[in-house]
Amino acid sequence: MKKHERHKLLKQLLVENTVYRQEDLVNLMAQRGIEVTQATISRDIKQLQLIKVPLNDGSYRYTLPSEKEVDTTMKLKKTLQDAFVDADIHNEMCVLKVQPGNGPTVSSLIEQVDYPEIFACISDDDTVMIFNRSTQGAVKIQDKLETMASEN
Amino acid sequence: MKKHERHKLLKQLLVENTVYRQEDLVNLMAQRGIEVTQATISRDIKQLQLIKVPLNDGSYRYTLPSEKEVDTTMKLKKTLQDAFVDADIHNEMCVLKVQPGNGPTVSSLIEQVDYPEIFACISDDDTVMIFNRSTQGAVKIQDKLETMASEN
DNA sequence: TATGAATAGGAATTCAAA
DNA sequence: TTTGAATTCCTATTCATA
Repeated sequence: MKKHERHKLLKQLLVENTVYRQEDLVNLMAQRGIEVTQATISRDIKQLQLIKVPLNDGSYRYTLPSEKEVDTTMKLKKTLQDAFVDADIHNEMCVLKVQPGNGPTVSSLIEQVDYPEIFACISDDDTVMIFNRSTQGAVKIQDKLETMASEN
Repeated sequence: MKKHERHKLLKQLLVENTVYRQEDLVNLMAQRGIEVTQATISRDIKQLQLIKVPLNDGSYRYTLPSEKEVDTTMKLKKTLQDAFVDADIHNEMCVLKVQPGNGPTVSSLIEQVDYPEIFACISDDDTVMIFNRSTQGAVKIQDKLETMASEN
């Protein structure tokens, strides 16, 4: 079985089962005749960016990141790759300059992604003003936006 | 320092710093003169339901769950506690009966929470129809909704 | 490049104590 | 109830191999 197929199966298993540990996935795969080790599952989890979430009931489960979140982040990234002009900070504020017309779209996407560092976000045609909860948060956000705009 | 205060500080540290490991939090706390061990941080993480996320760059970071997500889940829970009547499943479908008038609200909240098991969701005045990606998913969702409606 | 076996490294829990 | 120390358990990585 190819890695890509295994990844698909893995996501399905996560939706259909309650997965407490990576070993659970090893077992679920084994039930389906797929022999893999925990090491492989760990790598798969990293690549699929699956997360281990502490639940209210005191247990931990592995889950998929929400599709919406993934989608929105991708859209933001693509938009920034086209429209990013510059990002600067001052105290807890971050100013993001974008190509004319893109301000509102970028602002809305940023709000949808819902970064914990950000307190509020407002835009006009070519500028997005981001008010962060802290100066360090502003640095992190500036860095994140610049990275999204430039990488691959 | 009381646990509650430490929890607050912890959230703040997460927003302001890049946290790779629980040890990082131990150190950040120490810099602020708060002596705690990894064991305590681990418990804090569990209680605050913080998550360790694999990033694109191949590293892992601890982050806060998004406020929006937490809020929405809380709202859904509260609404269900008031309005839940019954939940039943048939194959991959889950029918949720609610007090008249609550269908659209509940449906919208369910969509906002964005459960990976759910494919689509539609409602009328007192019924929410949930179409899941699998039969097992339907079982999980039914269980989740019933639990939310009844617990504490 | 992908994987398993072994291992290191990190996280959660147990146990004792306050 | 909360915590630290020690320990166990789980996860990530290394190293070898295909």
